[in-house]
Amino acid sequence: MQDRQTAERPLTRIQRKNRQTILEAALDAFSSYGFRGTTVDQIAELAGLSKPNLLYYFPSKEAIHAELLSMLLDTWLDPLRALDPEGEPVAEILGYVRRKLELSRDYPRESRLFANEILQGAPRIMEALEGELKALVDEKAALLADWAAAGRIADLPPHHLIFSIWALTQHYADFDVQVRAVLGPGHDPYAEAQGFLDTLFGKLLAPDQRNG
Amino acid sequence: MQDRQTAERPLTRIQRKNRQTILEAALDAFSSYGFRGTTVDQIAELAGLSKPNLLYYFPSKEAIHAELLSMLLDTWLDPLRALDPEGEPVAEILGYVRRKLELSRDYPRESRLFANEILQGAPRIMEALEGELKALVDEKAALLADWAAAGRIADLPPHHLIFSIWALTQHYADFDVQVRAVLGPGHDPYAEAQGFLDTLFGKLLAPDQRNG
DNA sequence: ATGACGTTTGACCTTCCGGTCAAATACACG
DNA sequence: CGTGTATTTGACCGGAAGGTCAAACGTCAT
Repeated sequence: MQDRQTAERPLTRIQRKNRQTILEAALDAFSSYGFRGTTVDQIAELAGLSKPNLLYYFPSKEAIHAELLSMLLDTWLDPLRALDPEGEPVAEILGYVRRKLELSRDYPRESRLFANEILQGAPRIMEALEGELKALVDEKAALLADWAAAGRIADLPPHHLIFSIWALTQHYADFDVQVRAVLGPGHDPYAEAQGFLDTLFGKLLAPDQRNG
Repeated sequence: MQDRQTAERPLTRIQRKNRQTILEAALDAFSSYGFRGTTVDQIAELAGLSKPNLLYYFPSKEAIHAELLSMLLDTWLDPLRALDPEGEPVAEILGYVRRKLELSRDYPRESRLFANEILQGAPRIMEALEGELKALVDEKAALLADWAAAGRIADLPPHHLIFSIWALTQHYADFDVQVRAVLGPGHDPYAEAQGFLDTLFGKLLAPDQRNG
């Protein structure tokens, strides 16, 4: 494989397959046990490879983790990017809430991986938070502020409005075991959350009755 | 010290002081790096003790962690316990939100320790979640349902209402670095959150206008 | 079929880490 | 002061974990 980095030779069929398998296994492990709590042997076992073989595809445990995080951030921000300035404000925001909740439901491992990273002080993605993430949020916050100024949604601090969407949707993925423990059997947390969050943001965003 | 467990000799002055110091140091470390990410040497260093000395006061790293978690749960549930059936419903709930937010502000390490544990599947406190926690939440959920039935607050799924309070308040402690990265300098997240959450739950809980 | 390159592995190295132990040092109290 | 108990520590142990390496094995294009 010599110098895949600089030579940029295209990936072989086997490389594509094994890198994929490894990332999948690593996501499983990292999201369950955290970075330090996961061992390379564990990932290798999950991926059905020997440890040296795994380290043939990625230079280190760090590198696997980094790759996962960088792939993650994009996916994670997509729903927010899709917030359309031309759309109907309340419908746009409710749509964002729904997409974000679906992300929690369909990709809980990714959500937990991200939560883990932030909890530990975001040592590996602080840069992205202060750059890419902040820029996008600022942009969309400005949009929300415009909508509020136009009386099309309630007047709320836009950044905190966004935080509230993140908090409420990710909670169902990150705190899944607690949610299920408290609800007991016979519940579908995500289905129930769907309705509840729809109501919540519906009431929250309804424009104030203007007097004049 | 021989057999402190069974003999139940009262703790000496030095024992009280050192156990306290160790728990404080361990809270710092565990909440920052997680259980696996924290080493005993690290805790000992923070506490200003040698490793064997630390292990003279606690039998293992596990034991320190367990002690912290069990102390934590009580503190954490107190504000919910304080929800008063005799009080004015909306004021009671807004008071709960405020106390929970203050807990996040004043004890962010505890919040992160808890979040870490849940994220990893709550291996060490699942029992408490399904027992003590569920019982208390069920009791308070019934109270909320009563209030809703009496038309004193909006009709909402009570468990999810409680989840939303947890999610929104703990978010500011657990995702602190993200919140600050996105807001940029010159913000007081907790002060702003205070006002925002007051508005949010005010609107959410306002009883529906009855037609009849 | 063969040579070049891609893939896999067993054995091994080093460091870290949780925990132990015996011996030394402080402390309290009669 | 002296003695029994509490406290502290340096040295050490065994296992786990991240990573390396040389050699063996596949694959594929000519």
